[in-house]
Amino acid sequence: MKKHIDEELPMCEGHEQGIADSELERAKEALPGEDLLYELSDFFRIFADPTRLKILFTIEEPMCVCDIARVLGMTKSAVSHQLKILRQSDLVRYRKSGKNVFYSLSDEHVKVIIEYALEHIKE
Amino acid sequence: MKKHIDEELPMCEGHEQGIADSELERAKEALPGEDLLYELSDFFRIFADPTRLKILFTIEEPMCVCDIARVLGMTKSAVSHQLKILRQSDLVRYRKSGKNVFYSLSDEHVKVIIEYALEHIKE
DNA sequence: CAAACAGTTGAACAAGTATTCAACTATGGA
DNA sequence: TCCATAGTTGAATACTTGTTCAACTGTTTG
Repeated sequence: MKKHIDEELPMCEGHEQGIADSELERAKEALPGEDLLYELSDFFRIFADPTRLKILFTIEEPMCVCDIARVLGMTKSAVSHQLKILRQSDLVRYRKSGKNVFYSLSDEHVKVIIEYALEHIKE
Repeated sequence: MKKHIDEELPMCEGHEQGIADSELERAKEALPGEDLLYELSDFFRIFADPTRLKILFTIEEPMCVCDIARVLGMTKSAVSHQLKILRQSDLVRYRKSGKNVFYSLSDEHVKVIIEYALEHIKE
């Protein structure tokens, strides 16, 4: 997604216009650290896919993979791949029961953040 | 990103295991509409990029493109491309002043949602 | 044990996307 | 007017990513 080039500084060194160097430095230091910014964008990226959102809405009631796939009209494989991503982000829990694996939301935090975004969209 | 295939239903039609058809149908109808789900994922995708997040943090104080680029250590072109996306999502305002274009946040909503996500990450 | 089903996984493919580069517009100063 | 700077834009490129397909594990039932 990115081309990470850690050499090479940008243009605009003359800056006849714009703010002073001191203010610029202050703005630079006010930014969250690089690691946190990547965590943050990774977090949002989880929700940036309709299938994962559908899954999250669906498993407000705990449900097995096969049923999630039926509700969504998708293959078990596709659903399982997305569940893996949700698992790795700790957004879902799972519980094995015989042949089935039941998935559910990790906590209420997830619902809240989605509800909030929904409000923003509806405005 | 997606392969939209609107034909072809998934497997699992036998469903010896799993929930009943009636419950399945209910779960299907409880899902938000397709359009809303796409709006929602599009909304989250805006925040799913470190550069755009940096820009949003930076322009809590209104700032021109050139200075944003200097703060971020990126080219004006790269920044301008991302600003276009933020503009199209109505997340930023801009004001022309001579040769410069000053960008700022559209509203507090943006800050709140990012802060909320930050809290979730820090836990 | 064998068959059937639930679920996972890796490779391949198609589609999406962030940055770079070059060309362009427009504004202000000499 | 001429030139430097601010900013935008489209094409090209490299990288990311969601779904499919096929193969696999593990569990239950006959």
